[in-house]
Amino acid sequence: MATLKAPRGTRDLLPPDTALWNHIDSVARSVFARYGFGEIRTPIFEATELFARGVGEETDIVSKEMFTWEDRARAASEKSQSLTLRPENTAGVVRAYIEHKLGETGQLQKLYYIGPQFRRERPQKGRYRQFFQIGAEVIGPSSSGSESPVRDAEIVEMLATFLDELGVKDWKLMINSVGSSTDRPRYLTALRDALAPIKDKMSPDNQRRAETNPLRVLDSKEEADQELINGLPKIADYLDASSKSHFEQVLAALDACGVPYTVNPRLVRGLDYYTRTTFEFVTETGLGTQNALLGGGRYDGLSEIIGGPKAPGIGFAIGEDRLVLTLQAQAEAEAAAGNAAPEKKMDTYIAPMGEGQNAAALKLARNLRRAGLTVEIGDGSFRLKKSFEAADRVARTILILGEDEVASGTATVKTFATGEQVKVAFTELQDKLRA
RNA sequence: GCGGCUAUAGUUCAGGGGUUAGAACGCGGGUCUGUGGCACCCGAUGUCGAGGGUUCAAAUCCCUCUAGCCGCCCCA
Repeated sequence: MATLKAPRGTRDLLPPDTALWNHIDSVARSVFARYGFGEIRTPIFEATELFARGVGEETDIVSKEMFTWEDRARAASEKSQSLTLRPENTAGVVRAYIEHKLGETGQLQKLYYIGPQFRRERPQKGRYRQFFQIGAEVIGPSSSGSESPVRDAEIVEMLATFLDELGVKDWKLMINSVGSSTDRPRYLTALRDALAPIKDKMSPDNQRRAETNPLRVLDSKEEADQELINGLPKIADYLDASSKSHFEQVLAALDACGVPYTVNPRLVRGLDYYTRTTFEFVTETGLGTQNALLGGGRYDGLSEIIGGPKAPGIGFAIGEDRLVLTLQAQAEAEAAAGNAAPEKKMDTYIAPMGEGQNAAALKLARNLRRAGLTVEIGDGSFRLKKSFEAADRVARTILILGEDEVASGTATVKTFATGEQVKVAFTELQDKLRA
């Protein structure tokens, strides 16, 4: 029988990699808390309809990438229901916002989430069928200030701080405004009109896009079409006064904070719900073509689309898998340059000399561990040479525990880096071993 | 979903129809009975991704499948 493997596009995360994941999570929680965000946990599956309406029936995500199944009725009185593994988390958060009437509090809601998302795509580096997103949403009634350009700038500035605290070195921020729900249709009409006479001169891909999703022509990488694309109408020229002023205020706030950005008039996003401010942080390190580390934007009409009250909002989703790849690639580059980060080792490794010392060793380990030290423990059957080798791999020091030591209540402690070896009373061990 | 490349030891990889499949690192043991890192010696690595076919003979050639990677599509 063939051995069982993790399904296509999924993977196991193992130590030591999981330490990096945990670090990213904890930096995110720490940064987000300082900006007043609280954690929300929504279900991993939702009614299919939520994504069809929220994300958009015509998007690739909904039309061909969802894991959907029919949950059968259990009784004649019950209906079966179409359920879907969440392909993103914003729709779920907005659904929860509506369901729990968070808008009735009148308060601005600042919510973040960390968790797996699912899309049935062809796997590639930085693209998995189960992938992890760290995201946040700011949402509330207009009276709570949810539409203010300050919110947009705050979110973007928070992301810059997050990436800086994590140590991501070469991120670039791309930002654009895709206009309000009234600007966008006007622009789309103009874009279609402009494409109609020239699209035959474009690549087959772009001819198809011109028909199905004209916005996507804008971020085409097709070299030969660039000149034609540059001549197309710009969304910026179709923003109404309020959208234009909103965007200008966002940029002014970023300028004031010193957050560097590039206005990219061709930045469009694939989810239908985005309005006005959209942004993307990209990096060249560690990612192939999937160079977007995170993306986000404003979604002023989403709540109403899925049956809720008016609740403008803005949010983002970080591709945690991609962040991990980027940080690992950065660490590798550092190591290659001779700047390897020092290994984090445990405080000590207890080497019992002879099986008679095993119980005493475990008792000593218990006390030290309860005092907050990181302690590994060997086995009395090991030869001392083996204990040293095992200890040197995982710990800064080795603590030798033989009959003499147990009898006298002292341990022999050797520090690998210096070669220093001393006898230490059990009672003084925790001070001696603390890094 | 489309096109291409790849799959051999724990890891990184070499090999290329012919007896028993290799290297390095790592791992176990020894030189060395309570003092490691270095050195030397010995040892085990394995359904050669899975299944089928061609052949006297397949890890090697062919087909199918599975998975990964690259590009496209799309996105985080």
